This record gives sequence, structure tokens and C-alpha cells, in this order.
Amino acid sequence: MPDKRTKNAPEPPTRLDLEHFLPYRLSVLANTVSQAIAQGYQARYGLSVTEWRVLAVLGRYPGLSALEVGERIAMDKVAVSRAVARLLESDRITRELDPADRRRSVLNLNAAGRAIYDQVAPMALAQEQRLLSVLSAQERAALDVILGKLAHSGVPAMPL
Amino acid sequence: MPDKRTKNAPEPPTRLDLEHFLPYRLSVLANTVSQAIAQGYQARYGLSVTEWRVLAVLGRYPGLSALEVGERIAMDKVAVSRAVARLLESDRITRELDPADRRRSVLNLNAAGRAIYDQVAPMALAQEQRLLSVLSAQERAALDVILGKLAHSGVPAMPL
DNA sequence: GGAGTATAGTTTCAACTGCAACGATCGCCA
DNA sequence: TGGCGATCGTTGCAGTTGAAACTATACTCC
Repeated sequence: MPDKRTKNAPEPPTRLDLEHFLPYRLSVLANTVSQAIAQGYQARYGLSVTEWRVLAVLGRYPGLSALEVGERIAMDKVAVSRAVARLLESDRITRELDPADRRRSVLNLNAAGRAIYDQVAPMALAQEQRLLSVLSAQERAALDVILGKLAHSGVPAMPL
Repeated sequence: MPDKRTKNAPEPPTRLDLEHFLPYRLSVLANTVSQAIAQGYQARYGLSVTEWRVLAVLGRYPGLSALEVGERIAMDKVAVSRAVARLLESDRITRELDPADRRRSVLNLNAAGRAIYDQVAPMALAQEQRLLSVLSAQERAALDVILGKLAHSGVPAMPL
């Protein structure tokens, strides 16, 4: 009995093969998918991915501050600041000062931004369905659980 | 019988909620994970993510050309060229001309590059295991299959 | 109520990225 | 052979990004 781990005992890999390396696979897949979706709005509306994300979160949750937007979409405040600046420039959102705290700004879509959101959001959802269509119902459910676990696993910084 | 789809019939979402939007979740997770792993080598060796990826692929597959490196790690040739330039600058790889085709270069780790690779690769694998440790064996297997399907699904550009 | 600290957001600078143009080499075929 | 298109790789440029410094406003505590 040279090895009793013959079943259900995946060995940790001892060799680093990027093709099978989870972080790398995630990275490539995420970029590919984001790029594919970006096709739908970049040419049409001249939106960058970050601008689109800001639009998307404001479409869903109006009246957030820049910081709250950043928290929702995991963008740092510099990126949010610049995306907001461009969206103001291209006249797609409004910004007011929060009267209760004049450091905060209150962001909202205007009619133009809302129109873009109403156009792009269904396209994005359709792309997502298209992507998910290669998976079985069980696989989709599993993916949902797995991504949740991975996202909440803390991903602690590597010990020094 | 108002609705017979009571089981195993996930409705496609009609509302775009970034928190539940697969492309977005993938993107955030991939960035978080890559960042966590990068902690392990950026400060220590002054490597960027792209430089590390080039090192990693050359450690595993010595003697590739710049273009082949790019194909393996889904980097365009400009990015490879610049990563290679920096790795030559910091004296971690060697470059020779392929005698059979003097347009091609043949890249290899030198002793310094190999030393870094031998240090960092186990750390990266350990991080991967740490990440996977929140999943059951079944979930890991499912994730492997799912990522493969998604990656090969073509992710067609959105129709114009 | 005023000094010191914390928070929201912007700006600055340096690094990084992608695209397009370019030089060098190769392969094909007249 | 020699010319033309394709391929490998580099460089210039312009746009993007992140970290840190900075401004403005709010809060705390004496």
C-alpha cells in the first residue's frame, strides 16, 4: 500500500504552471470578460470601464457620495474622482454638495446618464447570461457559492 | 399554478447589481488575489506583476522567444518587450539571438533569476493553496471545470 | 470656541499601458 | 537574385493608473 490517498485527495501542485495557476486563470478570465462587455459601450458612448462602473452603481443606488461609490465597486477614491470628473465633463451625472456635510458630494445620473444606463445595463446582463450559458444550472449555483467563499476568504497578505 | 418553475430554474436577473454581476465579481476577485500574491515579491525583489509572470514562465519553460512568452501568459508583445528589457537591466535573464532565425530572441533565466523563481514560486503556490483552502474538494474540482468552460466559451464580442 | 485630528475629495508626479509607426530579418516566388 | 509581404521585436506618444501630498470641511476635547 504505497499510497492510500487514491481518491478525493487532490495533491497540491509542486510546480508552478501558470496555465493551471488559479490566480492567473482568474486574472485572464476576468480581463477577457470585462473587455468583451466593454465592447458594448466603449465605442458607442466613449465610456471607460471605470466610468461605466460608476454609472452602473449610480443607476442602481442614486445619491451616493464618491467614497460610497468607491466602496461599492472596489475602486480607490482617486479613480472615482477622475471618473466622476469625466462624467461631469460629458454631462452624464450631477453633483451637489451634501448640505449636512459639505465635504461630501451627492452624485446622481442626469437624463443622459440614465439613458445610457438603461441601454447598457440590459446589454451587460445579456452578456452575463451568454457567458453563463456554457454552464449547467448546478455549475452556476456552485460558481456563485465558490466566488462568495473566495471573496470572503480574506485573501490575507502574504506573511513577510 | 401561477409558476411551475419552482425548482432548479434560476431566473436571469433583470436588474444590474454589481455585487452579483459575474464579470464584476471576477474582476474584483482576480485583482484582490493578484495583489495579495504580488505582496510576496514586489517589495522583496522590486518585480512588477508582468516581470514576475515573465520570470515564472521562463522558469517553467526555458528558451522561449518573447512572442512565445506573450502567448503563454496572454501578454501583448509590447508588454513582454518592456518586461524583458527591465529583467535584462536588473540582470535576471539572458537573451540570445536564435541562430536559425535572427529575428527571434531566446530568453532564459540566469542564476539570479532562477534564485528568485525558486523563492517566489513556492510562495505563490502556498498562497494558492491558502486561497483554495476555503473550498471543499468538490468545490475545487468544480471550480477547475467551470473556469475551463468559461475560458473556452469564446466570450464573443458583443454584437454591434 | 479654538487647536488638533479625522475625513472627503482633488491634484501632482512618476510609472505603466496600448496603439501605431518603425527597423530588422525572414520566406516566397518571379 | 532580388523584391515584396509577413513576422519579431523595439520605440514614441498619448492616455491611464496609483501613491502621496494637498485643500477644505467636519468633529473632538479641553
